[in-house]
Amino acid sequence: MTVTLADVAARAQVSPATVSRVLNGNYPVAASTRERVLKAVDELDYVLNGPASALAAATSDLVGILVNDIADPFFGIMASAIQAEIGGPGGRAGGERLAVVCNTGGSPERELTYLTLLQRQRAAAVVLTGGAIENQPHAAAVAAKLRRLTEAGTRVVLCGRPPAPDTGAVALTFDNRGGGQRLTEHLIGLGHRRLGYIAGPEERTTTRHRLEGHRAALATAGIEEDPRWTVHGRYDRQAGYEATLELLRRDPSLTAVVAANDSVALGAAAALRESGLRIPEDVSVAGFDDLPFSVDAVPALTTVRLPLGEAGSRAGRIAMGREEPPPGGIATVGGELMVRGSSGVPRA
Amino acid sequence: MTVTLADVAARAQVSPATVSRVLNGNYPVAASTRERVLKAVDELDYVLNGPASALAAATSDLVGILVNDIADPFFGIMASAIQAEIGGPGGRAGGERLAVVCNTGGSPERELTYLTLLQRQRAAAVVLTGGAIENQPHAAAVAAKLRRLTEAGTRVVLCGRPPAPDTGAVALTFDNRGGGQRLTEHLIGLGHRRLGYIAGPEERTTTRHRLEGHRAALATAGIEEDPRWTVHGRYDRQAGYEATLELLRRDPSLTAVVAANDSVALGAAAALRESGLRIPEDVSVAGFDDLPFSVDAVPALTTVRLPLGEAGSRAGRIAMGREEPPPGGIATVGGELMVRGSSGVPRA
DNA sequence: AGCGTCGCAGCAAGCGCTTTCTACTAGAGG
DNA sequence: CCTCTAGTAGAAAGCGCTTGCTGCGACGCT
Repeated sequence: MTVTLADVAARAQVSPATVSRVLNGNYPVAASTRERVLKAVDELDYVLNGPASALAAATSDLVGILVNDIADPFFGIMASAIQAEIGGPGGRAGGERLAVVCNTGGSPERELTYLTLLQRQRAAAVVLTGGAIENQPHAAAVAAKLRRLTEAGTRVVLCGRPPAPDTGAVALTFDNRGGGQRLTEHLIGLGHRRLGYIAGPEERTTTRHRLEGHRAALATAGIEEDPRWTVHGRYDRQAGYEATLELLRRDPSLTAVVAANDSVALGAAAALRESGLRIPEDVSVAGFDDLPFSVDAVPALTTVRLPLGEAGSRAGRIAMGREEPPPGGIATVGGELMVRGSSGVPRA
Repeated sequence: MTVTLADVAARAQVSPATVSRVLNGNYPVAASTRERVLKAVDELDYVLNGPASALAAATSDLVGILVNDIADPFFGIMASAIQAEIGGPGGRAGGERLAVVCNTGGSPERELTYLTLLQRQRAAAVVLTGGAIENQPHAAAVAAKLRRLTEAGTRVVLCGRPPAPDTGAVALTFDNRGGGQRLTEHLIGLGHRRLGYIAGPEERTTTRHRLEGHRAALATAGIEEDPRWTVHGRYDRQAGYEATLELLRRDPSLTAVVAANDSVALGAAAALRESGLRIPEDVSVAGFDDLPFSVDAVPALTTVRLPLGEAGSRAGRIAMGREEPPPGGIATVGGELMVRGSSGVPRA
């Protein structure tokens, strides 16, 4: 039915071993023989059986990329950069690897299951992107899995995620805390004293770190935070919209709203606008990440730019063993404050 | 070194065959035996060897999703919906499939290579999203690949892509032509007579169909199109920005700019704004797709909503064999005109 | 009591490929 | 002229799993 190596061998009048060697190109084969084999491959439309070769060679060319939400450009941009480095097709010649992105949807179980699936496929490398979940049993389970993976020779890289000690995983962590702090400092510098904060889901490290940065800035400035000023929600536009209405209800005197990320900020801006408030004259708005659309918001969004693409590329290279991991296996990637039109001096 | 089925069998005092059957659950095994096996699996931390079982069973649980640009929410939303249906982990119980998304970056070669890679992995199904490339040799090569895949039992679904006749692939096609036509009809209805059009890359079917719809509307209204009114570019914000400046240079009297998609429209809006033109008082702007951020543009974007999520879900179900393919293997999915603030009556 | 059945477990034959080891052919060197 | 050594090709042993078929008690039926 399907064409196998043996068929090609028969047609080229060589042994299966030789065909395999021509295809893998890691053993000397006379040029004339090679030609003959390649011709047969072509004529028969032969396609290597992946599982079979993975089994025999005890390695596979799969590289997994885990993302929390594939519909969110934050992850899309990183995944794109990672994949570009992995090669996949189109990367550098030779080792054609199948870079696949797996969407966990933010669910701990799916994250774990995907890791098992990748382990099952004997993936060559795995890159986990985005914040981790701070749930003790789950975190431990993930750590155990990662350890098992690295022990089995799978390279594991965390991109934009906190380090996982003793797992052998390399971490490229975003400085969410520092970025959050600088952002709020900027707002405080403009004169704001009553700042609402729309945080992400409680259990994510990203949420916590950004919020900690925000609070550190408040503390440094001697501003006492009102618990009513913080609302948690998902990392999307809708959540930002609702949270902002809630903040306004709780304290209409707020002069600034800091959002967990740009999508949330967009929702916040919409809510403010509909409430008849001008940005930034009445209320300043700030986001985080600096996604491509943020500069197109009106007014353009003040935010913290995270080098998503660069971090992804680096993570990809490390996963492929083409770049040395940072010393200690941990590197922190900083964010850059982007001051734009959505933040201004508060009304007197 | 690594734990194998045989190790588990030894520990559970049964034959490897029995372990396999417990794990696959498709053959009667006495409850007590099953328990014993499961216990052994757990104690040894056994993980099935994917390649080996794929080889032996001659099937795999991989499902490939091809996208043009993973960083673009247009594809992210579809991929997310598809993946949710595929199951992957977290889907309905049972057949845990590894849904993987492959980013072609719009490159024909990568598209082909990914298809080969998936073929090599003996993927259970493949879903191709987004417009196809209208390049004769390439299109033929893709068609041949698809035919080969369907013949090998891989289910192939095209989502938001034109049908591929005689390949056995099921197609869920977006009505780009009709949507484009209704959109332009709307603008003409408002009184516009000089409309700029920012098209996508020339060689994509999506580009051509949307443009055809636009032209059909013009023709119906008896408006003769000026060749200067059309500019081609990529499907991103930057392209929209640049194309708009070019359009303005060519004909400053345009009263509307129709963009190939929402991202392009955002760039267009930015360019208009920077050129001192008000939207929609001076120039109306329209997009296509209705991505989540479009409603947050200021003014909100008039566009054509494509049911990305619904189409993706359906494609996913068909790929999994959980829904009947449409009669003839072809279905057209319509778009809905969303009239919002960015389009208005032209200045007198 | 004898026989057909049924339920469950094991045997063993691969699945299609990689890779070690062996074999052979030429030149090169002595 | 013979031995050595490159350089190439082949034979064959698996890689770890699935599955058709066989085997064997236990049960129910006549």
